[in-house]
Amino acid sequence: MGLTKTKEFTKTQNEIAAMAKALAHPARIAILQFLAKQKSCVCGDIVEELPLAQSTVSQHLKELKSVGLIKGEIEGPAVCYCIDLKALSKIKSIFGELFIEVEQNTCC
Amino acid sequence: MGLTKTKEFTKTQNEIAAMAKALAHPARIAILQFLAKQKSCVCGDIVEELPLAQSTVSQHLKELKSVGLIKGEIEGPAVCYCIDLKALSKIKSIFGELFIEVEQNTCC
DNA sequence: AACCTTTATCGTATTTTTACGATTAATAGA
DNA sequence: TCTATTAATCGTAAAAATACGATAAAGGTT
Repeated sequence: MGLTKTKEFTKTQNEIAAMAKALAHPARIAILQFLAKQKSCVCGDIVEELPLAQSTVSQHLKELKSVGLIKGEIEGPAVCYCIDLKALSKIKSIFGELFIEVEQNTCC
Repeated sequence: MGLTKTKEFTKTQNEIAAMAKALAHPARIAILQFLAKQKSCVCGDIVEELPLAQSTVSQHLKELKSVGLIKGEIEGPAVCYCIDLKALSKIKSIFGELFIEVEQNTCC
C-alpha cells in the first residue's frame, strides 16, 4: 500500500520517524550544512549550491520547515532560511533518548 | 523522478541520509525499542507485537539489517535479531557531529 | 504601470516505499 | 519421512518521494 499505518504506532514513534524522515535525503543534509557554514542568514544561494532544480530545492526546504528544523523569513523579494536552534535541540534530545534506550539492549 | 541523485552529494551526506532513512518509519523505531526492552535475544515475537503482517515486518528487519543496526542469528527454526551496539555508536557519532556542526549557525 | 528578481506552487513522470497474501526454504519434532 | 513452525522471498497494488519544467505570486526597481 505504501501508506504507513501511523495510527497503529505511538506518538513518540511517529515523531522520531518524522524527524528521521526529514534527515533522510542527502540534499536536506547538504542544506542544513550549508546553512550552518554561513554565519549569516542565507537565502537562494542554496539553489546554486545544490545540484538540483529550483523547484526541487524549494520542496526540500518545505520538508525541513514542516518539522520545524528551519524557519523562513521574507527579506524583500528573497527569503532567508535559518536553522531553528530550539527545534534542533529537541531533535537532539529525541534521538538521544532513543539511542540511550536502545543501548540498554544486552543480548548478543 | 523519485530517484535520489546520490552521486551529486558527498559520501558523508549520503551516509547520514541512509542512517536517517533506516529510522524514518515508526515500525522500525518500534522494532528497535522492542529489541531494547528485551534482555535476551528476541525473534519472531516482533511480528506479534507489531500491527503488521509477517512479510512486512520481515522487510523492515531487512532494512534495519542493511544499515547494520541489527544482526540476525539463526536459532533453530527461528531467527534472533539483536541490536548491533557498534553500529549504534557509529550512528550516534554521525548524528552527533551533524548536530554540532549545524549548531554553529548563528543567524536569526 | 511595467519589469525584473526571487521563491512557491502546479502538473506530471518516474522511482521507491509500504503493505499484503502466497509461496518457498529451512529447521525441529513426531 | 512427514509435518509443523518459523522466517525470507516473490509478486503485486497503492501510495509517497524525488525531480523537473512551467506557471504563479510577491516584492523591488525603473
